[in-house]
Amino acid sequence: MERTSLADVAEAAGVPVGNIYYYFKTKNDLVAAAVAAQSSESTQLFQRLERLGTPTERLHGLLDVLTEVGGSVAEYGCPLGTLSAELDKRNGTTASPESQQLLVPMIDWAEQQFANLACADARQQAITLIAAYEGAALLTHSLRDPDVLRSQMHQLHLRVDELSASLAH
Amino acid sequence: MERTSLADVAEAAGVPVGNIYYYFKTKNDLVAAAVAAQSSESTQLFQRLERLGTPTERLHGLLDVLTEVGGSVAEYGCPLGTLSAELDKRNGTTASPESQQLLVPMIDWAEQQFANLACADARQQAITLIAAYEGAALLTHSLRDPDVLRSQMHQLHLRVDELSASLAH
DNA sequence: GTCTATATGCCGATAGAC
DNA sequence: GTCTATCGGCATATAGAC
Repeated sequence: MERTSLADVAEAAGVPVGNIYYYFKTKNDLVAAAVAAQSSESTQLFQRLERLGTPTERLHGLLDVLTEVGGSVAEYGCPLGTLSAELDKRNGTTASPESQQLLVPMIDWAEQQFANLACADARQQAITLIAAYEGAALLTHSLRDPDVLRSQMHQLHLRVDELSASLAH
Repeated sequence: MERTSLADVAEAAGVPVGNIYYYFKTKNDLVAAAVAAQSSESTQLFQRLERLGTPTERLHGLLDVLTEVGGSVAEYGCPLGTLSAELDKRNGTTASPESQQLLVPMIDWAEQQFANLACADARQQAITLIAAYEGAALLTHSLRDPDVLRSQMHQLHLRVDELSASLAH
């Protein structure tokens, strides 16, 4: 984003540069729209996962979706993680509201699933899960090795199963 | 870095802008020097940790050091993680050698500790550990909440102990 | 070695023809 | 609504006095 000029955007969109300003007053507005789009996509994903029967299945479903895009993660990094990291640097040391639109909903959603499993520390488990994914995505991108993400996601599946089993008895 | 102009660097260093070019031919050279400095600092840390008696103690030592800087992580993010992420975006989709100077040595060092514990999947464990830390640092920064890092690091201490105990019997 | 002045180029943003 | 031309500013980088 910081390295993406409006000329790049215009070229990718196949329109002249100045045209962008008819739709977005400033570059910040465009960024905000992109963030909102990402956020909306996440929301739709959560709604789709909601159709799965059990919280355990829903968590596995999330992990599956996050694993599917492993190739692009190796090349470009996790969209949520990289976007968040960049937005976090824009507003000095104060939290940026845009950034929190991305990761917080996913944490909240995961927390809800763990809570439905009668997990005592649902918030903790949710943060651990998302952090493990984002960290794995960071290493995957840095090493340009999709296998890193695959193996880490496999371990996360196992962890979810273990926790789910220990809470079920 | 991408948002840090040479004017910023000059101001922080208390020297005029043009002066920087006497020491560094280009901004890239300056960045490379900064990366090398970070890399060297990590190496020194590993050497200090090497003095601890057991691999388990050394791993705990690493986690302690990473936890100590929690406040700055909440404000600025993990230096290694943010630097790596930014360097990763500079050279298109091919792996940047500079970026790998930062995280790979830490993974390698952790792998060595796990291997000394007679851990079968030492590399996997090392990647899991560093990924968990980097992910926790990312969330900590995004949420501007040092407690996130603290609690996650606490869990990592427990995991190291569990693994160490299961391998010791 | 240190500093000032300046060249060069890209980026975000605007004005206005069509 | 779409496009061209252009402004103002900032960033990297250089030239050259001291």
